[in-house]
Amino acid sequence: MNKRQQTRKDNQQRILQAAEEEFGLHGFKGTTIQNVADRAGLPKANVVYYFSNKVNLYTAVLGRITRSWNDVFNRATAEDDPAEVLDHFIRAKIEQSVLNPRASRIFAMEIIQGAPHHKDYLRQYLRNWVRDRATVIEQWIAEGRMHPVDPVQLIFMIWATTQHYADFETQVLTVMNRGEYEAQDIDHIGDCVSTIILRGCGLEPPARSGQADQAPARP
Amino acid sequence: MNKRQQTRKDNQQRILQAAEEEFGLHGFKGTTIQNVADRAGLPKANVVYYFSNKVNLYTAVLGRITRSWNDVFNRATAEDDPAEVLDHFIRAKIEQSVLNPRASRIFAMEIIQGAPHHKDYLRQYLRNWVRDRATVIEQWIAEGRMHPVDPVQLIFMIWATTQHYADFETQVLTVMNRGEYEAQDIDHIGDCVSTIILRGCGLEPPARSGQADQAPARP
DNA sequence: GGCCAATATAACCGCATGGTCAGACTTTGC
DNA sequence: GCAAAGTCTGACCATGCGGTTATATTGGCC
Repeated sequence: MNKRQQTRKDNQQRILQAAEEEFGLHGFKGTTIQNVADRAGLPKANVVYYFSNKVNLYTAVLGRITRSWNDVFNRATAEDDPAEVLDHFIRAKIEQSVLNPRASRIFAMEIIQGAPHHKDYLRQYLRNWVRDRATVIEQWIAEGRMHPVDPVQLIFMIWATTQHYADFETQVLTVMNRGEYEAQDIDHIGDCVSTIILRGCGLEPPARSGQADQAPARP
Repeated sequence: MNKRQQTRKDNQQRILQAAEEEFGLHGFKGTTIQNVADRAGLPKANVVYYFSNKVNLYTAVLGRITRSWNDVFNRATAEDDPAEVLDHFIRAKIEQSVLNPRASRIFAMEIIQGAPHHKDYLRQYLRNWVRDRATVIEQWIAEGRMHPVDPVQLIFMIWATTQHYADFETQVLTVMNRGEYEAQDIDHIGDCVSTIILRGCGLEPPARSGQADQAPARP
């Protein structure tokens, strides 16, 4: 590869990374190009050189985030076992939330504000994604493999509960009087959420190594 | 009452109302004192006269919001029926979310940012509230009236799912291809969420007038 | 009525911000 | 080697912001 193309790619990547951190920390309005530039170790004008303006940089960050989501549930078909699929989906999303809450928070702030820069994603991509996934769930229900529930609300519920641990991290940790999440938390939270939702859908939670229905994780 | 005291109270109230709307629309950083003043129909300097500065105004709004929350679950004791209590709590929160999403959104943005202006509320009030409510749930479990679940995570789950309809209103409506919530949505969503969570806790949902397990609300 | 405190508001200030620009420097293709 | 294209950056600008101040107006109270 060209040296030009190389540094171009490198710098853009560094800027995007820095921007994601800043936007995640301070939101769109609260983030300044200068902050991003400082974090990326570049002069401000250079950031503008690559991304023209703030909105453009922001939408680039937003796009990078949403492009890599919901993968887990994507491959599931009506032939798969609903309990397995949902359990796996829930746990994957919780792991994402705990390990990289920043991405979830940026997205959350965008939606709370009314998705001023990302409406197309909702209208075009996400709506169809939900409908598509809903048909799979409907098939499971039609075959009597799970209780009848509104599939769309079920998806909302899974999103809400799992992303809560990222978006409301401060509240969760403060209420639990913890400094930060630990590895075991991923399992414990996954157990709790998965158990309730699956049971709520009339599904038996798949067998797991440790059982953790009741005990809250206390280090 | 004094005419002075009266106008004072009136103006403060008008400013708070306007501020809540602006903060709900644009967040803390995105809201300007000028916007608030315009919406309240007062000159900017007058807003500053009453609230000294922007942070002060913001925390006043925040305080007004949180002070009026979680009432429903407050009065429940271990003697009550868990299914009734949880069902009622879930439905009340969903109704709040649908009817006044703004308050929820302001609070959500504050927490997502790490609660920079409202940490005390989390540490002092909310943590104890959760612990207190958790003991009630634990008693229900000890008496075998519901499945063993981590009470704290259950509370998080109820918060997350119910507030989702306020905070992510845009996403929910867009995915469902609706313009705005309608009265019947409150019931339908309430049915779905309550059913799954209660069943997930091993509880039988209390009898309701209409049954709406499956059918998605389509106008 | 007359004095004082409370209320109201226009004009102003300093500062940070998004974005521009001219020009220096570097790489590429020939 | 050299010109063209691409990259980099300090200096600059206009704007909008939070907050102050000086001054005018109003209402309470004797």
